[in-house]
Amino acid sequence: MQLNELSARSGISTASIKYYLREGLLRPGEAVTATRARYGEHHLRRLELIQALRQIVGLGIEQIRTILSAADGGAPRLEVLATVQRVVLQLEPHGAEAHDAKGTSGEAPRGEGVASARPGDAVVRLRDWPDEESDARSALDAQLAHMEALGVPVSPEVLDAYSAAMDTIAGLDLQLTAEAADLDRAILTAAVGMHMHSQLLLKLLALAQASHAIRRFHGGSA
Amino acid sequence: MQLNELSARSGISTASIKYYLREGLLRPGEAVTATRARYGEHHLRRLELIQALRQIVGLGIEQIRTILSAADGGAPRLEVLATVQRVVLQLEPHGAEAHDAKGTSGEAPRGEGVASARPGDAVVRLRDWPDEESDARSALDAQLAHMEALGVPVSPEVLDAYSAAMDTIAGLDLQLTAEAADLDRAILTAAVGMHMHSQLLLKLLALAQASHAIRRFHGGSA
DNA sequence: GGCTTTAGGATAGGAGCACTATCCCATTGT
DNA sequence: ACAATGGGATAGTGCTCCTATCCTAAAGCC
Repeated sequence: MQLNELSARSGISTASIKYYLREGLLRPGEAVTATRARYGEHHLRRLELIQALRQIVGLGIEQIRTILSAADGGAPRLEVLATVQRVVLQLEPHGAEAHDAKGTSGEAPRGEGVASARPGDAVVRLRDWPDEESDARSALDAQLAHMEALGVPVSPEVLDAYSAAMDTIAGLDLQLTAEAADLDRAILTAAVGMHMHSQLLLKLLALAQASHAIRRFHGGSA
Repeated sequence: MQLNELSARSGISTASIKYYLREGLLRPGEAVTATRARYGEHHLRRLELIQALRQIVGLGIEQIRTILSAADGGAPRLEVLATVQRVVLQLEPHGAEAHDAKGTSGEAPRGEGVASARPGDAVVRLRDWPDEESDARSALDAQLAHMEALGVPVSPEVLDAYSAAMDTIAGLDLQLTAEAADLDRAILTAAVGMHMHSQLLLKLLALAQASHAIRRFHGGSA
């Protein structure tokens, strides 16, 4: 199919498709002649992926490009998925953290490269997760420290419950992404899945809060 | 203190403060004379709240206004916190959902106002939460249906684990927000807490996924 | 062979958002 | 009295994600 049809089938204007092309999110079609290019099903899937990443997960073009470059660069599946993690967790190396605000207090009670007494240690041991350094690991430590600093501490029990749930889900996710027919679909599953789970949590939290409030003041507002 | 000092102490430019004033996020100072107004500590706290809502939670001005109007409108604390929930969950009545994308399949296997067999029923019963209609409740049902439709289903066990954790946290939150000295701080705790928990989950999920991947392929990339 | 259609590159325009900068004037304090 | 200041009004900026217009050259079609 060519540009026009791709646009019609995807529901995305040719202008936007050209834009994605320019931005390197979508690979150029196979140039049949100098003025005609042919696109395939994978272009369609790619567009769906871009759309989902933008609209559902809320990523920016730059971030999407980071993921898709890895995917198109021939990186192994696991590495691409690691990139997805990094982006969704907003800890892209070159992106850096921009929002430090005025914090609440100093930095945090953890040293620099201190290997002992990291906030996440307990979970890792409890779940018997490999205790090796990773982006996710340091992100976890940072998050726990951050929450501590903001006055929203996390109890070991809660951390336990969270991590148990995550352990289960991670297994399923691995299976889902392994089953995914192509890399694009694996990315979609991974990114959308992560986002959806955190949204789900938010909704459950809200419901739990409402329930507690009702119980405590029985009859209050939702 | 007056504008200048408020700006200096909060680290926010007078221009921005004037902007917030105009947008109705910050209440006008007490007009000492026709050209001089006095601001108090609560203005400072309000600015911190606005800042946190913008930078940490990522809300827009409009959304912040929704919350703060409720707070300034003299609504009872619980109602204001319910508003916070609504906004953070992105289910502001008038905001509506804008992203339906092209979905994945039809709509969802749930009827319209069907009172039976809602996806969230199991959790509610399990946790013994009051089974009354609420924004959070319908948000949960919608989220579960949405995830189902997107091919990211949630198993009962996972839902169980999540809800158990949320039940615990909600209790703590209620306590924290009840303890909060003023409404602004309660809002901050509530909004930041919700956000932080969902971020924490994301990080734990990432770590769990990485761990599973490592275990399965032992020695792969993070 | 000529004429309309089309791809795709270049470039500019536009909408939304969160500010930011400028202007202005009345008051204020010295 | 006169420079300084607060605060209202208004316009502009920077960023992002598109969208619209123009253009050229090749293609297809008769």
